Amino acid sequence: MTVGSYAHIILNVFNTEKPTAKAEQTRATILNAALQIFRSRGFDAATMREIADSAGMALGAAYYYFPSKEAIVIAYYQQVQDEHNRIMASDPSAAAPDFKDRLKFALQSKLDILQNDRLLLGALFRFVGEPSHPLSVFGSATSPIRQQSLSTFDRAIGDQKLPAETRAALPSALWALHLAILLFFIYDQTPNQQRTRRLVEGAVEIVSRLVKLASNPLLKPIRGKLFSLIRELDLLPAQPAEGAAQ
Amino acid sequence: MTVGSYAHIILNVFNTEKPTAKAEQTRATILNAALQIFRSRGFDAATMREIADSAGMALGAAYYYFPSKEAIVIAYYQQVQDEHNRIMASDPSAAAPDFKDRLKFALQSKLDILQNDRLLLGALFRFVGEPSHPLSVFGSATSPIRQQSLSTFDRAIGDQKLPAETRAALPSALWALHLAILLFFIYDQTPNQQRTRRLVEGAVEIVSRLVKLASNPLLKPIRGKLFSLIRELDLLPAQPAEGAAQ
DNA sequence: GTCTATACTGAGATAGAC
DNA sequence: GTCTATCTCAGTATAGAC
Repeated sequence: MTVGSYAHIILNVFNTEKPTAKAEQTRATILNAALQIFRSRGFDAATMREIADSAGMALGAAYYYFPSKEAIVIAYYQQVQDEHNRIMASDPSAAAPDFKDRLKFALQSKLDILQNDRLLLGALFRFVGEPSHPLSVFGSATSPIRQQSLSTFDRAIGDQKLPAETRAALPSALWALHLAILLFFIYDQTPNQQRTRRLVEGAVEIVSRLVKLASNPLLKPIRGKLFSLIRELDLLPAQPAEGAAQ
Repeated sequence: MTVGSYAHIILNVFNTEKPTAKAEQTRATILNAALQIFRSRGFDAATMREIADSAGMALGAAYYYFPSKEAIVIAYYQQVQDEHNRIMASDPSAAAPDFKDRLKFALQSKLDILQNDRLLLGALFRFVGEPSHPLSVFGSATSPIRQQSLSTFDRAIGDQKLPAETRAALPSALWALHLAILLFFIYDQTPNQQRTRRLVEGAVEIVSRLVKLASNPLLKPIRGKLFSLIRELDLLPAQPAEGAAQ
């Protein structure tokens, strides 16, 4: 794909026409066929021709619904995020008084969903270094998924008593943390990715302790500096950022 | 490129034959021709044929020296790292008593080098989600550059008085921080990337304060947890990790 | 070991007919 | 919405010159 050829992707993404039921069905067929091939032979080895064949249609049809192979992975990740929202909505630990438990559940359940699709996740990061690409994790096409994820973390924090500034900054910070954990997850070769599971335990512990320390006077100078930094990064909801620094 | 076809890249990377002067020259010619095209029309729009043409040789010659277009960017980044090492070796602030100043200089000088090639950096992150790809920032082919960068940060820390554990963990932590800053840099649209410059100021301030607080008893429980986490991540030099979690 | 010349394959993506 | 035909380009292959 050449630079500057993103117009069709953007058009597709912002196309707000209500799709027909049949179109939805076709789209789902292609997505499912693609996932089956991705899972059996990996993302790179899968070709759009195979995917179209396996879905019982011509190559052009596949491209009518998905502007690129990576776009299929984004659609998959949207499903994952929907699933995560469903799980979090019925979270048995949601009633748990401890923020730590809720955060741990949020992170672990996300890993559970992705456990068998770690290799697919790699494609998600393919455009992370390209600000103008819609499919960047910070890009326009992934914005709805990002927002969904942010509010999921926001709900996990709940009405935990926190200084207002900390409370405001936390969802974005947790979203960034969760991205880093996903990257680690991809690289984790230990059986069942136990190391990533331990990473989650440790990270949750540290986050929870840091948050509790947040109001300690000793940390006041650092806290002030940190929040002015976070404000600078545009990570606060007040100014929703499209990219990390757009 | 299909999965599992990395053998030639690995062979190329680990080829320790001393190249002739002529070969070095040819390699440099191709690299320079490529950089000129990358800079004028961007990475994606550049084709290997153009690069070879512009370097005044056949396509095969370009592929003889660089297994892929991305490999050329890695070679460029190796140059950048060499340049950074040179600058750091003659760092006027090296004699500065304050670790904070040395760290700031290290980060700002890296940005200076890359100031006009931000878009090129995107290609560096293209394989970040693919553990088995040699050209991943955590991959085998980029390992020498990683090591160079680590020791550059190590020297910037110098003989700053620090708890042994903190001292051991710091270079890797700074390397990770510097990667994050580069990513932010790529997305930064402010004039002269002023926002990234401020980010560096803020980050250096926080790192320096945290490091000073490291021995404070209040933070003892967090510190212990943090270091066991870092050990878990294999980020300590004792067990040099190829990937983030290999 | 360093390169030229040329042909070929595979696959992502597009155009335009229907 | 869907299909067929086509384009482009990364990458490979091969044979040979020096």
